[in-house]
Amino acid sequence: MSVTIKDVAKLADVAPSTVSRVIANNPRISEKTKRKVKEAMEYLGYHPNFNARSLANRSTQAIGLVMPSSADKAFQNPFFPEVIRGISTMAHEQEYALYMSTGNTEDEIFEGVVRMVQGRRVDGIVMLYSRVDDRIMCYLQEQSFPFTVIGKPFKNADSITHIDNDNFKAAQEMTEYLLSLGHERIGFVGGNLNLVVTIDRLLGYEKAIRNAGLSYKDEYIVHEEFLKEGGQEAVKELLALENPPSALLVMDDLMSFGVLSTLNELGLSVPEDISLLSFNNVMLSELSSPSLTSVDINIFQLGYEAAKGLLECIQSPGKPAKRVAVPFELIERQSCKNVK
Amino acid sequence: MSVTIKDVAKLADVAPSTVSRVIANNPRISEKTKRKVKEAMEYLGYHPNFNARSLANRSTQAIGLVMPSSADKAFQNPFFPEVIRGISTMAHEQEYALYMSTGNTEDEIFEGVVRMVQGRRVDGIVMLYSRVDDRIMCYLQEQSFPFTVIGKPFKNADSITHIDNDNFKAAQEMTEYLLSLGHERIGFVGGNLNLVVTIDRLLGYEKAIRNAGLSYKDEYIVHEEFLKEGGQEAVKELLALENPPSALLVMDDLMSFGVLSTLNELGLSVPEDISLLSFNNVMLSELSSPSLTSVDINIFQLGYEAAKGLLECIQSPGKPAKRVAVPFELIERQSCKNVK
DNA sequence: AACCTATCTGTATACGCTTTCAGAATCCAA
DNA sequence: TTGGATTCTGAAAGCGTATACAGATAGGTT
Repeated sequence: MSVTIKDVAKLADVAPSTVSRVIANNPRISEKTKRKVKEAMEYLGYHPNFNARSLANRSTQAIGLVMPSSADKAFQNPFFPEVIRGISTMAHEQEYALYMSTGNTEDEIFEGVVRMVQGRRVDGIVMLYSRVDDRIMCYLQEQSFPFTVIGKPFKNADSITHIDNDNFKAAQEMTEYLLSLGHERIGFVGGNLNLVVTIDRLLGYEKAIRNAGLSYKDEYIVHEEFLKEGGQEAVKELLALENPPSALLVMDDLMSFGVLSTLNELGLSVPEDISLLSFNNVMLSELSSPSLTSVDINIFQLGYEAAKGLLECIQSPGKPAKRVAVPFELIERQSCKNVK
Repeated sequence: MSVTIKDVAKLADVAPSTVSRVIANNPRISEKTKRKVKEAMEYLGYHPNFNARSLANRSTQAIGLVMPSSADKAFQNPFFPEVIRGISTMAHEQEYALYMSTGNTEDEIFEGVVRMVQGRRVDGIVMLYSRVDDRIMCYLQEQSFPFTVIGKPFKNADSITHIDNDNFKAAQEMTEYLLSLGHERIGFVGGNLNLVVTIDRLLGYEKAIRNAGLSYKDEYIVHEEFLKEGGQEAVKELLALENPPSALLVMDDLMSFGVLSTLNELGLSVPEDISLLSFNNVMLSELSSPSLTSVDINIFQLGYEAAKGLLECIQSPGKPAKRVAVPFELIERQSCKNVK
């Protein structure tokens, strides 16, 4: 079939083990032999078989990606491509490849992960989300399989290497920003409440509201899916209030797009009638009209650091877990108005 | 270390080969033994080692994805997540996993592909783009490695299974649509000219223009990258003409967003001053204001069919190459105006 | 010349699974 | 009871690589 180490060995007139050592660049092989073997490899067009190598080696040079369970929906959010780009960049630096298993239901995803882990298809896993009581995360911990999380683990955060923004602080600061613009009725448009990021930000929001001496009103809090439809629903609920908010803190730019177009339909304009501040700063947020004031959470870097952390876990298993906080930054555009 | 086939064999009091046959669901094994073995597997929490299996089997149950060489940029285009979602859906149906190798430069990508192929990391490859004289495509053909292409191969199209829209026809029809609205000065905002899709559409556009008895003007043709910046550049060039177009046929919604925001800045409005018709119908195209009239090219299905075709290639190597044409559909929204 | 190091290379086995081939067990007809 | 067909199972040889261990070679010392 294809060229093996033995063919190379024969041609170079050495033993297979020698060839293997040349591949591994083992210092015990003389330069002369190395050259000879390399020539033979070149001549035959030899390429090592990864499966054989993995088997002997117990390592695959691949890392697995776990997407949130509604993989199809989520993939539409530019957050994921961008975070994957970050992961992929780091992975590539160390010659790791990416492996994705997919599925539509919760169970399928879980099964996919089990196969990745038990089948030794990957050396470690990056979880692209963090939510309350996640089965997959529990499983990985039980197996003590190397993994890192993007977002804060709901429990055992100390013993799991994770990468996130300080979402509590971010939400608090952003709420304070809106307060500083004179808004006192600030709505919170959150995503799925099972996601830790939603919880953290809600707490930050609450903190800021209370610090300002305002009362925290449940009716100003709305939770929807992270997509544009979510944004649309949210607006309807909030505007139906007798005293509707003058500003919204929205968890995702995509939801903001939904909010924006719904407001448009209702004949309300941003920021004149209502201000919008959202998170993620995806590429398109500067192109909408009005352009969105948004928190740049450095998605690329989240991915990059997550992969980096994972590779550390893999390469030095002893190391204690750590947390990396990726900085965030408010990008002011046109969707917030000073009402003072 | 972990549980192997031997452990299961020992517990079930059979030979390893029997266990292997149970896994493969070989009909030559009696139901009784199967049950016994399955219980043992269950009890021990056995999972087959994929590397060992691949090695013995010469198959990996994984398919590789090749992104265009500027992987980082391209990933930002919603086209890719969506096409990957399609691929992933099909792959999952047949229990295949996805494998991505990445790189920043042309050479890195190529090296990645070689490693995937020679290292037997994947059973086949889906090329997510098609362009003129592509090194990777040539390589795959030389190696007669199973692969399919999304888009039309520049050469040897007959011998390569590929999935695309009929882009020539699509562009022709869309140009005719604009003509039917009364536009006679139609600009063509194309993407990278190395991409076959750009060429096909340009030809379709030209055909429609000539059929209508209009003259084909070079100055109405602009080529930019497929991103928003591209859109911005394009507008500036076209509006500088002494007789600027009244309608633009834009190759990608993302470019249209760029066009839209640039026009905004220049104080021109769509569709009053200029009409916009673009391709892809990405999720956000209905949310912009005005919402975009766009050609839905069924990105998901492109991916789905590409994966399906690939799996056929893999599973029955003899089969002749085929072409699948995915239908397209014009989605009329607000960005085109009837000027008759 | 004999011996010892230091350096390099080869032999053999393991990694976990699949598969060929042969052999054992079972069953039924003669 | 024997023979032959049929069904099921096991032993063993790969798949292509890594590595422990032993062996060979070269170089230097006494």
